[in-house]
Amino acid sequence: MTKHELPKTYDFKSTESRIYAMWEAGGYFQPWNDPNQPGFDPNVKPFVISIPPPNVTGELHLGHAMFVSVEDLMIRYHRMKGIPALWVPGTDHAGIATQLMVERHLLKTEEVTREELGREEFLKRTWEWKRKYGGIITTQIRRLGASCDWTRERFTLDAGLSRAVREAFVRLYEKGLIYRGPRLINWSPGLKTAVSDLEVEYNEEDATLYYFKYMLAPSPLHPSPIGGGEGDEGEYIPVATIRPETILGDTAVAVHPQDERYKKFIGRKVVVPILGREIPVIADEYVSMEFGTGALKITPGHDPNDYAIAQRHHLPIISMLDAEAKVNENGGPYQGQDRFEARKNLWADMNAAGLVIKTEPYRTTIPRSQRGGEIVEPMISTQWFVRIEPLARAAIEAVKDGRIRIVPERFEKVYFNWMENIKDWCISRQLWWGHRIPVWYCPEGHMTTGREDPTRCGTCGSKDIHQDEDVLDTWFSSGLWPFSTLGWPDETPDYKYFYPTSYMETGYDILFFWVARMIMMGLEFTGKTPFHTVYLHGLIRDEHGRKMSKTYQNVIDPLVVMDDLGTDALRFTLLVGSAPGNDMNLSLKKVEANRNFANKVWNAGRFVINAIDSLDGGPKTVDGTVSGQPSTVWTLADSWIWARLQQLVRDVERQFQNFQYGQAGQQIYDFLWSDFADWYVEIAKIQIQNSDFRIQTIETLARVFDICLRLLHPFTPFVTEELWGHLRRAVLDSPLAAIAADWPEALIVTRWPQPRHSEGWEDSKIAEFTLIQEIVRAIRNLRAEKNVSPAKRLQAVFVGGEKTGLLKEQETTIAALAGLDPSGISILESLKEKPGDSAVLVVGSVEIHLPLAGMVDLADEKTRLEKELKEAESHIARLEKLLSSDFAGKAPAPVVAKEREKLAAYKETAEKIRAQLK
RNA sequence: GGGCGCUUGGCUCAGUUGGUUAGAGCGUCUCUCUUACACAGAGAAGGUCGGGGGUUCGAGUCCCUCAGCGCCCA
Repeated sequence: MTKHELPKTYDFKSTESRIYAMWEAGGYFQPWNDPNQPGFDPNVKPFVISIPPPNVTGELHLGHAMFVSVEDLMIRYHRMKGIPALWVPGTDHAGIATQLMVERHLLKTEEVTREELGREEFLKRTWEWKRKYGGIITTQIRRLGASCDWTRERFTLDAGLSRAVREAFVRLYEKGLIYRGPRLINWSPGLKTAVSDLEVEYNEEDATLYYFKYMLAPSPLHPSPIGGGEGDEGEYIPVATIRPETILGDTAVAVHPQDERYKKFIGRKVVVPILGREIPVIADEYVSMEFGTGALKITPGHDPNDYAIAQRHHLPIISMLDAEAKVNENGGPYQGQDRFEARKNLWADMNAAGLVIKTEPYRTTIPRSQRGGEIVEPMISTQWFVRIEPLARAAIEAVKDGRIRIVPERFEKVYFNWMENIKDWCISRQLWWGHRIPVWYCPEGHMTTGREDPTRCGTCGSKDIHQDEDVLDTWFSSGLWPFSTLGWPDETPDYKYFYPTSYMETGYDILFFWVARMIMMGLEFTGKTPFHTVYLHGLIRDEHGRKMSKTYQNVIDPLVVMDDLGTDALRFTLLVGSAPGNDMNLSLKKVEANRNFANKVWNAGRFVINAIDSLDGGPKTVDGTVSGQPSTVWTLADSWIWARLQQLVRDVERQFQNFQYGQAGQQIYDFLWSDFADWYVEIAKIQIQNSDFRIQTIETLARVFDICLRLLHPFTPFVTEELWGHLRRAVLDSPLAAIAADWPEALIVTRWPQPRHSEGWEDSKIAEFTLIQEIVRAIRNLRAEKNVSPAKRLQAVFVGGEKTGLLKEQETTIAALAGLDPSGISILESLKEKPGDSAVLVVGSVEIHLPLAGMVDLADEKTRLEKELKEAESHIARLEKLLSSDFAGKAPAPVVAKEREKLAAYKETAEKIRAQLK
């Protein structure tokens, strides 16, 4: 009966929440060096990440699961390195999303709109909503194992962060970097608010191209033929448009100055259909003669390109839509009609008036709101903007000169490209939920801002002032996140110690939205880059690379995955098998495979712990001592697993330095499953039977497994923490207690394994062990081929040559792993006469004769050996050719030597096989 | 139109200083419930790394080019 009995299968359900509670209660998520605590040492450099704040009213999706997995891995790794690690959590108020949610709720439950409720009451309700549901997302993030410091949790609408927003706004305003004015912006008619350029998505869609006639207006030089009763219908310029309703807002028709077709019309007037307004025909190089009809209608009030042309030509700008995208008073008879309704009606009327030429189907890009997907309308509107160019210049510089590194590097180019072509940022939103713009107006129209709410106009002193109705873009506050969460604008202890932060980890899809803006604002307000490294992960798609969406019904809910397969399995899947910045196709099959991995680790742990427990009554060591063991002679397997482990530690460390977390995880997986479980554990079972090796074997199991758990912990924190706890207790309760003397109370705060230089003995031990593995595999292979029952113990004659000593030493191991009869093995240096009725295997320079009475068909054996010979010979030929080429002279010596060794080995093998064939 | 990424066994993907008959998981085939694990063990089949060209002693891995797919920006 063992002391630390563990269930046969890892039960993540009963483990995860318990372990998380233990961590949180233990205070492990807080940095050990804390500027607010006694004994603080300001000279120790911390590692800091600020979380990409999820929407406070959001629910967990795989994007969250991804960033939590990666950031938690980063934090746990640095924490284990002994660095004070701080991960600042928090949420974002998500202006539009939250407001919509609450509006929908109010409409459903109380049948009341926000307008009916009034701003103040609506905000009250929204705060209630936030209080009620705001904890859902953070609870879900905890489920993922996020080791963030919840005592430092922040929300963008907190008093502190709101003060930061206010400070930032005022500073920009005072510097002249914020301005207000009418500009062409993207308007979301459904939400009735402006959205920034970034919030508009352009997709190719089927549309219709409408061709119609812009009739030339009669002039003294060109009297109108219309009404003259003649048959000629008059001169016109053919024009095509996707949005005919915007004809109502046209203020010119533009043609290319060199266009022979239309040159003659330049300077004349055309008549706006139905409305009868006269507008000029202008010449502009922008117009492409080849495209469409070669003539362009100009609607500066509703098209960005037309807006630019209008600026050049000083054309008037007509807005013909209202906030709901209904035609306004400038639309004549169509006033009050919805934009699409007006399109239909106007076109019908134009048709009736004989102005229609034709329509044809057309593929074009349609601007849609990122939220809701409605078609966004470019409109002239008075909004607040940040003059972004000066901020962008500094932000470009920070990446150019290496103060900020973007991983993977290719995104630096994307970043530069965007930054260099940046346009002013529209920061006002016609919403209620958010940071209200801190500007007050008096009846004279003077604007007053300030860090405190003003009581009178700063210009004329009027007490009759009112605050701007709009709120700021949520990203304005997010842009301050890395420092506002730490106390800025105050020079708090946290701010002084933890800022600038270290890594910014997030999806590449918000490089512009968020990362770029944090860099600009960080530099502007703190004078420092808010972080030195940007790590961008890819997006998650379904198993065939399709975007996950409700319509495809291919959405994977991380909560369901965690319920079914465990958090560790999900995390490991997200972390391993995808490269930085690359999208990842996720399938439940993969998660299941990693659930199996967690179970494999669990069971390997079970074996190790049982072995440790078994030590109690058993013999101590040869000389009766446990620790010290000066006389320990490590077995080949002991040495091999240790050498392999050290390789692993070195590799993993290198991968972590290079942000190759996936590779690191894969290597740990391979080591644990293949090297440790498949080979070392199997051999340990044999060594434990031998009192000479018992203690050292169990000690090796414990030490190696301990290091494995540490390496694996940032990937799969729960199963490793749980097992490690059992391991630690088992070790402490055993004669091996000394090895755990410096182990802390929880894995999360153990020390990360330090890579060591190799000591010189490793390569030969690995080579020797590899030979043993090959021998075992060869025998197993033959058994399978010959259908030898697994229970059948075979006799064997080994002819070892110079490996005889090694074989004798490994006799027990080979016998056990290959299913040989230990008493029926003979190991000879050479053999005069080969045994009859037996199969022979040649592994390098070693011959193995397996008497398989009755099972050996001489002809079959001959064929098999000939096949092997042929293979060896082809290698010999290849290598001889290689070594006689320039390769021998030009390749580095070690590489050449390696190939020479191979050649020698193949030659030896070939020779042995030939001897057998005689 | 500009930029970027991807194209490796049936499926999904790794493969970062170029080193020499390419790795994994899933799937497939054969055995085995062997005292950590059938969410397992043992064995096997299966690709020459999208096409073409180049650099090099040597290329999946660097350069050029073409093609298909995807993304970003305009």
